[in-house]
Amino acid sequence: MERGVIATDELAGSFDLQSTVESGQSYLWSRLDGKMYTTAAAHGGRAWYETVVPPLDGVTDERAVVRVRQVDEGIEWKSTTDAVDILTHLLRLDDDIDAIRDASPSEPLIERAFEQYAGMRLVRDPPFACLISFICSAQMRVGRIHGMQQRLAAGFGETVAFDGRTYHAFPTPDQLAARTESELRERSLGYRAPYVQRTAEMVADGEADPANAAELDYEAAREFLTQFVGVGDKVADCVLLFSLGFLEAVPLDTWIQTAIADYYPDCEQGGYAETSRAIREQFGGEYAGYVQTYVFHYLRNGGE
DNA sequence: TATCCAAGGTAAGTT
DNA sequence: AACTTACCTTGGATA
Repeated sequence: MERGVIATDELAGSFDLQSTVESGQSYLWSRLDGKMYTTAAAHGGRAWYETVVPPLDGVTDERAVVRVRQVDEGIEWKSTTDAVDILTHLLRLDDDIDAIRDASPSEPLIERAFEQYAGMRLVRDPPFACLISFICSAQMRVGRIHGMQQRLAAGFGETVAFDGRTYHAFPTPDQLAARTESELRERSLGYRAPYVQRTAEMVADGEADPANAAELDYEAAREFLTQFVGVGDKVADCVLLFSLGFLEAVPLDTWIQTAIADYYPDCEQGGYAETSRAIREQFGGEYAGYVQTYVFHYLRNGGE
């Protein structure tokens, strides 16, 4: 086992681990105390979280188990390998969130959201797992979306040993494509089961790779992702924002639709693409997705 | 205890 | 192209 600490003062801006991994951006992390989405982390936010990381271009060549918690000195980690680059990648520790906050519009709603959840960062999930997670998110609560991903991993993913326990990686496209619709329904995916199976098949067969969207311009990338089954504009925007680094993407989910109706009625333009452009402009353009994530989290937790 | 409802939407079928 | 409707599942609210 390797271990280490990423010192807080090495980061550009602050960091809030719980807000980052429990804000509905990623469904690939788990809390060791099993209380994901249910309570404030024990001991003032010092709960351990863990995930199994697939091979990532330029970051890691093999699967790794990573465990992290936030302590006063910074981000403490334990892993099967050196996890500094992995964590920097997955949790976007290289983002200068003070600069992003400064560049965002000075409006009461936005400022309150940044204030309330200071230190929350966007995530950078592995593309395939992110795509499947958000196909599963349709009409679903966060706790159950998370449960679906857990069951997919437990049932169909490779095992990895770490710290005396057996972990399961998120299934590869081949592994998911090989399952039947009913096997996926048994994991409580409901009507999303055939979407997941067919999308996995598309990736496994080499018909399309979600990671390739990264090379396109924003709106073309969104259009590209909608070729996958079960992926409309909203899910596509989530993958662009939470995996592929399109920080300008603003997923128009129910919470943001409500925010538009209540705070930015002029942005209501009818179609998804038009409304999306308007709210993206309203949220400052380049980092509009960061603003969206803060506002989403703020509103979902009862803020007005 | 039974019933109802909504949850970070999408695909397929109609105008 | 814009508008409707069906779709799995289940925890929590309501009767």
